[in-house]
Amino acid sequence: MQQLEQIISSLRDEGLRITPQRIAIVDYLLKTEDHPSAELIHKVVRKRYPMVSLSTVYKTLDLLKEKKLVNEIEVEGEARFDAHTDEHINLICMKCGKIDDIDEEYLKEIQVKAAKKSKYLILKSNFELHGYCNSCKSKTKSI
Amino acid sequence: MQQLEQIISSLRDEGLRITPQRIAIVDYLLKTEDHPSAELIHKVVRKRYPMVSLSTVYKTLDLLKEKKLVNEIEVEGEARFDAHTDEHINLICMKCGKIDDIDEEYLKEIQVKAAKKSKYLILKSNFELHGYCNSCKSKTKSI
DNA sequence: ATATTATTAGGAATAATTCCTAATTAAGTG
DNA sequence: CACTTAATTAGGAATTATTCCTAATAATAT
Repeated sequence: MQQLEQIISSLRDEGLRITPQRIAIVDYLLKTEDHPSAELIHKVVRKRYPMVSLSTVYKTLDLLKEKKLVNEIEVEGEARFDAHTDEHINLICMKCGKIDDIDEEYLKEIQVKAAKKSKYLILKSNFELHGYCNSCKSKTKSI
Repeated sequence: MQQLEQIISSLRDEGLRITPQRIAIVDYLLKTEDHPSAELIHKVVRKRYPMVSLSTVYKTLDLLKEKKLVNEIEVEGEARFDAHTDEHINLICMKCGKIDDIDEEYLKEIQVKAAKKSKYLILKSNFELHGYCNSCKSKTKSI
């Protein structure tokens, strides 16, 4: 897990400017367990910095993705973001839309094996399992 | 790998109508190694059935997804489709956009383990590795 | 303090997908 | 085979997440 200060100084080291908008976005992503959409990030960040625009949120997310400081997955035509960037499994609830992370050490090995076999140069991985979370699953049963 | 006849009769058994549009779309998906987008499917199918509309392609794909006869993955804001529906890894080239499949037997085990740990009911999985394919990789090097 | 230049706000433009409806047609029935 | 009816389709309009554009703003170096 990254710290806000680390990320900020790594951005500064690359000659990028540290703006309140960027700080607020990174701060929120580090603190939340959610995998928020751009719009949700915008809504949340706006509470403290009302002038932040949605286009700035998108631009900042692009920047953070490029620097590998956040991870993006697409769920039902919408991008969802996460500061948890090491290999893991994303569990996606098809009912309530929540996303949980699970670590699985064998993923790295699978990736290396697939890279060798396919001769691809792998730059990013994304392991998704879609279904119903524990709470939505039981709600269904009781109907 | 499914056969066209199997799929058609399974659709018919559910009371669905067998139309030339549906046959053409399923037939193409079964024959191709590509992971075509809806638009590409439309273009290809149109050559033989010029009257097929894009909205019918989308509707048919929805139907086939629901019946678990095709798999969908989203790449750069665009859905890509594949008749290869058992667990596998999708290798996605970030340069040319091609997608290769690789089998990996341990995926099933990982999925079961994650389901147990998370208490999710898993309905669908999607394992993606993004990077450069062998050919795009070497092109980059030579620049 | 000032100059420079990256960044931002805000809205317009884009593009994949979904939605809508009248026309068509697959398939069951006598 | 002709007829019925309800599913399916074509075509285009509507939707929506994201990208693009540009003048205004503000972070940073000097």
